[in-house]
Amino acid sequence: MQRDTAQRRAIRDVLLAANRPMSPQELLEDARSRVPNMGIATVYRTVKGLTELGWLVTVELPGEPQRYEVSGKGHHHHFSCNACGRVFEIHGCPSEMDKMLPKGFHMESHEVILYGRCDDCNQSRKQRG
Amino acid sequence: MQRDTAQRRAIRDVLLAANRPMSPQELLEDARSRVPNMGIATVYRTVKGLTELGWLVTVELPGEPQRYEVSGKGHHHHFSCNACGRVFEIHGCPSEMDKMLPKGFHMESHEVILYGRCDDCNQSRKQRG
DNA sequence: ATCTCTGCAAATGTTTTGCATCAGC
DNA sequence: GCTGATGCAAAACATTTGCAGAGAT
Repeated sequence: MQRDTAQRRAIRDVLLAANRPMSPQELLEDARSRVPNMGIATVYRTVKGLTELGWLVTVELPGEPQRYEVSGKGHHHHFSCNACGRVFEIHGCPSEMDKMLPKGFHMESHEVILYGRCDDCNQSRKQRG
Repeated sequence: MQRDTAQRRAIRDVLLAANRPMSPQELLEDARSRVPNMGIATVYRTVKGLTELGWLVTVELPGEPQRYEVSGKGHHHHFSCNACGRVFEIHGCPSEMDKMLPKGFHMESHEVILYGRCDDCNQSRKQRG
């Protein structure tokens, strides 16, 4: 990750503009509006490199491809829209999770994912009636 | 899923004995002690069939292969051991998750996954000192 | 005996890698 | 011009499917 290429700039710009975790496929589609011939391999190589640099962190949701988001946002969780498939950041954290632990188990971290409909998808449902 | 074959019996028995969600690979390894030549395709076909019958439900954890567990256990979540990689059922549910929702978002379901060390792995750490 | 189920191997879909060429420095 | 980065295509890996033969009924 030494050179500042058009492809890398495109991927960084797309991620900063979207402000939500994106999959390699989503990234490729958006980045191609800036660098039309970009290959998927470049996306994978770039997000891997940016993750090793600490500029990105991976976001893994059950049963879905790995996503990437800009790092440095502190502890947070995600909301996955059942209608449009996009994933959003959410803040806050449920408490009392340690009460769920079986005896002898020790918790080191946790993951919370909420599913439902995002604001955009709720709006368009209302508009349609 | 009409015939009662040795392969299907093996897979059902392994799942009932383990009492935790298992991946196709785990299932194959355990089931081969009963049916040595079992193929991985049979495992995939069987868990798919048992899921359609409602006898199994899928358990998907971020970044990990799909697991299967015996159904009918009611609402619960999972604990993934960072040491041995096994996944366990946990009961109870954090509250106040709706407070994490951004404006306009509507929650339909949720997923909670705790990570840490299971009882077995904590015990063996203690024994070693 | 019939027809489903199985094991193998080939196909699929996703991510990774090899390599000749391109382009940032 | 040197050498890292890219695009393409092939490889790797997990899961699914096609098919001939095995086995449950």
